[in-house]
Amino acid sequence: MKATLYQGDCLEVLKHMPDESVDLIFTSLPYADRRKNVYGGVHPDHYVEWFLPRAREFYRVLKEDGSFVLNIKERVVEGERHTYVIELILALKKQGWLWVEEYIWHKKNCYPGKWPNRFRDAWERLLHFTKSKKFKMFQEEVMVPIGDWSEKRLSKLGQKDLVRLNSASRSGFGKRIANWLGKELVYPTNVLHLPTECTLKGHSAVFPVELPQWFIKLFTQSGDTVLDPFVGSGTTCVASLRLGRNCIGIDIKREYIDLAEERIKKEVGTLMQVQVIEVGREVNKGSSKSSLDYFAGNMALRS
Amino acid sequence: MKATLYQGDCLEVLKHMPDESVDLIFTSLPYADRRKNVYGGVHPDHYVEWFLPRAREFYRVLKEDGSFVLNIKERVVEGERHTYVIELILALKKQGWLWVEEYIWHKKNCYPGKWPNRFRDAWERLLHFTKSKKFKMFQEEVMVPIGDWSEKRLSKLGQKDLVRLNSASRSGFGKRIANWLGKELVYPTNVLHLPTECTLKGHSAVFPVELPQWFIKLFTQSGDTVLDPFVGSGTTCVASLRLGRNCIGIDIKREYIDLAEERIKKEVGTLMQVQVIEVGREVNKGSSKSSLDYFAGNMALRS
DNA sequence: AGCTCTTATGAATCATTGA
DNA sequence: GTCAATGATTCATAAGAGC
Repeated sequence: MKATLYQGDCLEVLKHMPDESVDLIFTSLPYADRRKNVYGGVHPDHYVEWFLPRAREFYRVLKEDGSFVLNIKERVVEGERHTYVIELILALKKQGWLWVEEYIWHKKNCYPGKWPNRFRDAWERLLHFTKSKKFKMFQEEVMVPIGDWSEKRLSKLGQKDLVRLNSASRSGFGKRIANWLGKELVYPTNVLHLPTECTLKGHSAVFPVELPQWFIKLFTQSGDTVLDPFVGSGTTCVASLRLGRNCIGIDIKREYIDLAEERIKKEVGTLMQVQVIEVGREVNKGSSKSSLDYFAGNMALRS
Repeated sequence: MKATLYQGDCLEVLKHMPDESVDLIFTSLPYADRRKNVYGGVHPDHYVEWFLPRAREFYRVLKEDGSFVLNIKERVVEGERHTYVIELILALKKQGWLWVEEYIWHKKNCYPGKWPNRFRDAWERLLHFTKSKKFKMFQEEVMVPIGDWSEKRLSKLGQKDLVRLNSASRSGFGKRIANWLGKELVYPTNVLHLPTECTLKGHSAVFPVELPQWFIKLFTQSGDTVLDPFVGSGTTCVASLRLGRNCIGIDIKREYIDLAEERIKKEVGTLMQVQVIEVGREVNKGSSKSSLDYFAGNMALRS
């Protein structure tokens, strides 16, 4: 198993990666923002044009039977849901992607708040794109244990029981796992119930590790390669390594690469290797020199 | 309270309804289908153009502070999710609608099934459109018991109590539970957990009465008027009447109007009145005569 | 170990204020 | 005016402390 981290804009970094070398791309897009100086701050109105050239690289490096899973949710802009996400779906289809499915991540502990015109937003999209109608999918790997007892309750009971069910099905370490032993396995649905990550000590991950874990189990096998082009704090890499998949993480921010490296090292212990390849900071600042030169010139193995 | 049913294409029927006379439009769109003999069978590729002129009438009859809630889910066509729903959102925005929010209906007991490339579809969209940024919303009406309390309480109750508690809550979306709790209520999120309705025969796309009920409580007051232009078996009307709202139901199929009428009469008993206004069947078959003539000529009070 | 209680926090929005 | 920053609002969860 190998984890490789690149610091740089994935648009540039990916150009040095061979065709059809990745089995799954899982990522959460940088947040669209109206302010320009924020990290990943791309104005919603320009989001699609910003993303498309990167998606083209994703398409190139993804294997023919691979999957691209995009975690995204549109912001509210001036009282309305912005349309950049659904415009993105249409644009990606024009680029050749197949929009196979839209999974829902139900965020059990969503951000609180009260507004006169809407409730708390408790869900995000997980858009599933592929290059081909025949893609790899290992449905048995994410089956959920369920028995007569729970089946009856599922159809009748409310939110609290859904919570309990899914905490049991998360990574197999739910408190009530004893209840599921010996029960029959059933396939899940396209709705995932997971809490958001709220760690006390910094290191705020955007999504819980169970989220990429679920899709990695579903769309890859042991030894496959997972790519996260906006790797952030490295949650996708952690999930990959736990499941015995190689992973490649890219992020434009040096501090995130450092953070991801730290988390990965803590995760894998001594058995696996972690490589960090740095790309000169000039690339990020939009130097006049071609980024290719910087990539070649400033690559350095750190660990 | 008054319930009025019209038989005819809502495009024609609505032309005889005054401007800004409706507080809420709640409907579940006829299923897009490639087969033409199915009810509401509009080909996905022509769905938007079919819907837009009707949506224009919706806009006209809706009050300035009213809401339009559309229950819809795109079909799978040739292995992909079709894009007609997201294209519809963009088209409605061009028509002047504000896309305020997208609620999710999580179908707890969705239909079983297995496909090689996807799981069971357990969710549908509830698209919320308005004419103005300042629309009516009565958030207190749909508050739910606080989670922590409920969790603790439920764990202390026995199995039988759980079932009884829940079946009692189905008629009022947790309101009865709320009464038992007495105090601590919180605002819900934009994810609704409801089972699908399995009892009704002969109607393909059925939603539970709790679904329109929730939005009727949220966006209207007692005495307001609710419109369902594709009323089907009349679930929206039943919900409206239970909550003391007037309702107008339209459907192109005579058998559905009959079914809705039957359900409504059973629901309201003797206190309220039900009117069924028939529009000549020729309208539905695309007669060369103008539908206006038929409407005027064939209107008949049935009960 | 278990169990209860307390507390920090999270890819949020809207209204208001200030430049 | 337009744009940016600040304050008010709000709740499920996990970690940590105490017993």
